[in-house]
Amino acid sequence: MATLKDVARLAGVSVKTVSNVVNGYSFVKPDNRARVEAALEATGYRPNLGARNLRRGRTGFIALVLPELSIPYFAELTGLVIAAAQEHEWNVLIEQTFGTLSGERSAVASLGPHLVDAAVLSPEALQVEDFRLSVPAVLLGEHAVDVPISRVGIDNVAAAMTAVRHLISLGHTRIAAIGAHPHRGTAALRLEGYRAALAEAALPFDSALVVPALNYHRADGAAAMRALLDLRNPPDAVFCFNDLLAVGAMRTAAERSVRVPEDLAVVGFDNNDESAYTSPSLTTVAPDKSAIARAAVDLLSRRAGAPDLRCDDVQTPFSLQVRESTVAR
Amino acid sequence: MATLKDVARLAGVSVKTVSNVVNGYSFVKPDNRARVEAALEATGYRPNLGARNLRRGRTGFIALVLPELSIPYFAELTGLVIAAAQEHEWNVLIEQTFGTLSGERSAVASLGPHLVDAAVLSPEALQVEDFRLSVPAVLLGEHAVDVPISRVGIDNVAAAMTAVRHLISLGHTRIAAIGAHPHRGTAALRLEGYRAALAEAALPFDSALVVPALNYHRADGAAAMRALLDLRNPPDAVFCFNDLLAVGAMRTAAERSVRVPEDLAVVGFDNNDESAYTSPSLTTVAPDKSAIARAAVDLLSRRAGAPDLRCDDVQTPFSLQVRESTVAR
DNA sequence: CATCGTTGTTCCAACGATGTAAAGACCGAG
DNA sequence: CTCGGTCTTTACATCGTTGGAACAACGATG
Repeated sequence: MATLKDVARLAGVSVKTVSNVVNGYSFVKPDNRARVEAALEATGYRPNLGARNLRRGRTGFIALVLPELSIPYFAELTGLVIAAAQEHEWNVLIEQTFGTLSGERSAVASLGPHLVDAAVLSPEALQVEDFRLSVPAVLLGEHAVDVPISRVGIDNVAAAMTAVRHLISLGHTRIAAIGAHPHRGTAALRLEGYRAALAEAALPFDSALVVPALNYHRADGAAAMRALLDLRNPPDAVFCFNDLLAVGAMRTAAERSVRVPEDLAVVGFDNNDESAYTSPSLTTVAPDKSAIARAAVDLLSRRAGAPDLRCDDVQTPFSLQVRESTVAR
Repeated sequence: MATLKDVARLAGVSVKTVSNVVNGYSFVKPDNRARVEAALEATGYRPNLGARNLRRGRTGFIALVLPELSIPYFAELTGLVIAAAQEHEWNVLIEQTFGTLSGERSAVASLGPHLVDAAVLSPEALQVEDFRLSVPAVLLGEHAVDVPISRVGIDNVAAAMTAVRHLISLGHTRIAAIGAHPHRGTAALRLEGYRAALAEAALPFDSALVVPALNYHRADGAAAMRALLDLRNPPDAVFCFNDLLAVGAMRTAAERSVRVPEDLAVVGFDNNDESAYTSPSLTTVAPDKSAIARAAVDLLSRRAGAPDLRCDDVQTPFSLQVRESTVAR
């Protein structure tokens, strides 16, 4: 692999002059510049990023801490974050935590200025005291914990209200919720939106219709739906806190010969790619993932320059994607 | 951020002694070791990976070049590759090519020893002449192009035969295939397996039943299925070259009120997580993704030590996951 | 012609870690 | 008490790059 020294020798100039050409700095005589550029071309020079970053005091990486890549929402988001990071000359380092407290702790602990310039975090279990970060960070999604870190995400209460209002407007009255969770901040907010929409329509709140889910996988949605269908008085609609839960719920409905949407309306959350292709296709809250990814990376980029900027709280847009899983009674 | 120098000053020893302790090298007197360890603890020292790798002449990264993270197969695989890489103290750098030739070319071109120690490639369009790699690499999946690079993957011909034999054993005779592709190596192999299984059972090969798919997304499967159902003599079964195509095909079947599996049996390929939760759930070829990820990374790790090892061709196991989308006629 | 500012180039040190070689400490044997 | 050998520690150079100081060349100015 060619280094600056090799290029310099070939071009007959000093190493620094080559460096200047590469970085577009200062003044270089046209003929020297030409010779250097020819030499660069000839050797196929590529800067050694490790060395450059060592010298410059940056690493060229941002971390993306998330539960699991096999969850479609995070996979889709990761692709967008990588694309957004590229525009800031950042590479993305992915850390999977599998949603466990210990996984998140060790991921956050490994984050340091020697490894990454900044971090995008999507924690689920972290407590306030765990947020001792030594690099600028952004949290994705809203959280119960109140820490002085910037956030990017949609308004979960409003989004949940939109979803439940949609069900109410279609004439549903016994609306269940799947996805309550003791530690997850977004779960609390979505539940809040659910209750607010019910209250607004003067519908009773029935705690039997709120089913917890420890993980947000398809299997958890299926199990939760089984519990709901076993009720003496089952729901006529269900609001799932993510699309995977909804897919699981629809699967259970199909197994039990409960027709969706005629007997049971289903709304999800996230708008995964797969949700447009289920049968019936899934009505869901669609956050603008691309906006989230871009906002997060842009924020870090601004923050990396000015260390002690104020804490931002960026609200990204969302919409309700109405599909076949919901119809009027 | 603390450096070796800081730790050394605090412990009252030389920088090198601290380095020796950190790396577990040679002989260090117990009391010195204790003092250094106390100092390490006190300062919260973390090695600067950039500097270490600069000195050691490695980068600490491997590249994973793939079409797109929003494709479940690659998302799931990526999670497993990251986990496998961690065991070799490697971080994973993800490059998305979106399946385009230009994307793949630029991804491969950016690979150099200054950036990564090795690369895992999952190309779709690359030509023989593009494989001028300057780092050890492994190809995922089999390919039409014949290049001296190690491969890891399942036996695509055998896997496709297994899938089609399954359909034949259930009594299907007009079996379609979705996913033919001019450049994709695996497509050619799966098609070969499809033809071989037909031939074996003395079933006629009907080119009208082989539908190409330019991308392997759900939408392409849906479009292909529409074409098949528009045939004068539509198929009674369809073998899709990946699960996304199968999901799209099942969606079209549902729209056209074609019952799966009664009117149409469907088999997919990849065993995505979502395929267990479709209605009906999808019978599919299940490659051992975890074995693929581990084999690929292990191979690179061996190769990184001994540069000119012979070219391996690791065949990983697969199985047929029989679910609801296929039943006997 | 000495001086000056501008422009272009080179030299040197440094980023943080590690390999090498050499120096220092220590032991028992002669 | 010296010698030879093992164990332990240190100084120094080095990886590839860039910032800054120093320096050289130049035409313009007084």
